[in-house]
Amino acid sequence: MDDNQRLAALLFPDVTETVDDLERRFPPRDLPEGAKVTRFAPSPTGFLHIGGLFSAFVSVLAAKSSGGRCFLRIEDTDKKREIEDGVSGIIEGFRAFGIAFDEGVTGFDSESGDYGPYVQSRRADIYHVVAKKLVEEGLAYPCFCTEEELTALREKQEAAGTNIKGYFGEWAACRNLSFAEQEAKIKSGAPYVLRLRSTGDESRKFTFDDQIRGKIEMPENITDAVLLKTDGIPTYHFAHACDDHFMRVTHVIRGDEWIASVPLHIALFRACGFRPVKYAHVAPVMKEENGGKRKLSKRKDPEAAVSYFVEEGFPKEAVLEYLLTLINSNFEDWRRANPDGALFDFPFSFKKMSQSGALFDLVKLRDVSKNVISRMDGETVTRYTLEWAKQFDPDFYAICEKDADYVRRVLSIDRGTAKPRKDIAVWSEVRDSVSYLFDDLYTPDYALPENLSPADAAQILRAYAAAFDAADDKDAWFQRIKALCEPLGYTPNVKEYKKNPEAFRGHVGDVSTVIRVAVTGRRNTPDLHAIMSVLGEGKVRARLADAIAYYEK
RNA sequence: GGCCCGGUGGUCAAGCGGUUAAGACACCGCCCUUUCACGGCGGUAACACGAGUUCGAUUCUCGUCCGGGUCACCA
Repeated sequence: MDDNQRLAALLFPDVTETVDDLERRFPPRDLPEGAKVTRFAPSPTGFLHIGGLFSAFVSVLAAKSSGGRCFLRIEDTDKKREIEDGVSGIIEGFRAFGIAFDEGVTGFDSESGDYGPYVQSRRADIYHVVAKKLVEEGLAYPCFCTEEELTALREKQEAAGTNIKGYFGEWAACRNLSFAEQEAKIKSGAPYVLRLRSTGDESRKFTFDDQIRGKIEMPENITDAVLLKTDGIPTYHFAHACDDHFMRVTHVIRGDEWIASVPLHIALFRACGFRPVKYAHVAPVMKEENGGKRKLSKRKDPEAAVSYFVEEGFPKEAVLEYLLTLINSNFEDWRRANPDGALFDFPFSFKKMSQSGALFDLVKLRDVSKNVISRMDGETVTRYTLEWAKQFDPDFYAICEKDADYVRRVLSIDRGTAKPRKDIAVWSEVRDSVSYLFDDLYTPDYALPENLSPADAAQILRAYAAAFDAADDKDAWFQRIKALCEPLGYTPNVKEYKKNPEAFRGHVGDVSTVIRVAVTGRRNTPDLHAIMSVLGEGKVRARLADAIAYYEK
């Protein structure tokens, strides 16, 4: 038994399993050639960031489009940022957007899949097995430096102006402790962390092939990074190597802030004897702020949380489609060619991903959303509207609930046709856009076009009320309005009016507008005939009477 | 400061040695139309800068500038 083995036994007396045992416990996945295994691995902050949704979506897409798998892992190795049940909020966020993982964490205390546990705090045994092996091979050692000593080291390096800062080489006080010294400190109960004994050389460069950015050349890692913290919990770096290896991940998709630590990660995989994974570093979603760009911030930007989009009433499909326009710019072409294609069938490609962060464009999102909603039929729009209202606009929901069929007819106007309406971007707008169809919400504005007086309006409405026949189809309905025109001094022909405006009091558009205002209390609405049909004869006649009374007052 | 990444219209972006430098959103105008929305047509607007390489650079190289990331017992 050499010193390394003695040290390993001293450090990990309870570890009996070996890395080879783990290799057998988590065998390579049985998947077709080229299948990508990906994962999304958030901290349990209870908060799903739009950037998280973005990279999770990419991860799922990459797996799906290659016949692979994508799972959800929770990285709770930082006890300081832990909040109570931080996973439910995240799971809820994904559920709201229809992002489904193939395996991994499924709830506060549940998971599925053969490569778990999928929560890092429950994998301590695994990390310790690997750590023990590293110690046995002399690739890791305990470091007893205190926080103060580390701060002092940092200050010295700052003063000396060393290019590389950190715990390495000559600066690494605990790197070359003798076994006797180590043993004495451990037996005295001194707290320690486990560090990598780096074999890297600053002057040596290596390249890795980022799936999105291509070849990136960097100097090797030379710092003795912390593997296990004082409490025995692994750092992100060490957990990344162990987990992504034993969970048999092929492609790690993560934010580009991780690029700088790739040298360490590669060194870790090598030290552990693992084959390195492939990396795809995605650019963050940005926000504009006085002329500059900055990362969308959880604290400053409400739209950083995916719950914002749920509350605003964006359909989940719209948010995902918008994200897809940022993920692969050829998505919009694909959508035009496949108007009904399922989002997850989109032929995603890493190569087409942008390397720089895109500004999150709410205006564009609204446009995408209008298109998404315009493709839905009245039934679907109704269902989503009710779902949203139930949670975020209970008053409106209560009104709708009284007659769901009426609501469906209302929301089906100009929908499901060749040229569907595109006037709704979010469910929260539905209420205002259809309020005039509900007596409980009806607040008419009887303002008229400038060329008409209240007396003119009353005259038109009296004539129309007399002529109105609820049985008319759309053509007959409009013919009847046209027929009203001439006797009252209006022309049914708009072009004629434009040629010779002096000859008439107005044209059929004015007559229609008066009727529209009387029936709906507003100047702009979808097809009036359809609206009157939905409203029903009784209500139409009542509103005409109300308007007449108003204008004759 | 070291290392790394990026820089095409207001935004998202095609293009990757020779193009009138696509397209989408936004904006403006016109047309269609009983209003609105839709739809159609048209318009304004871009290769950060400077050197190379080349017959020719938005595309290649170098430098500058600008933006971003990272240098923790946080992820």
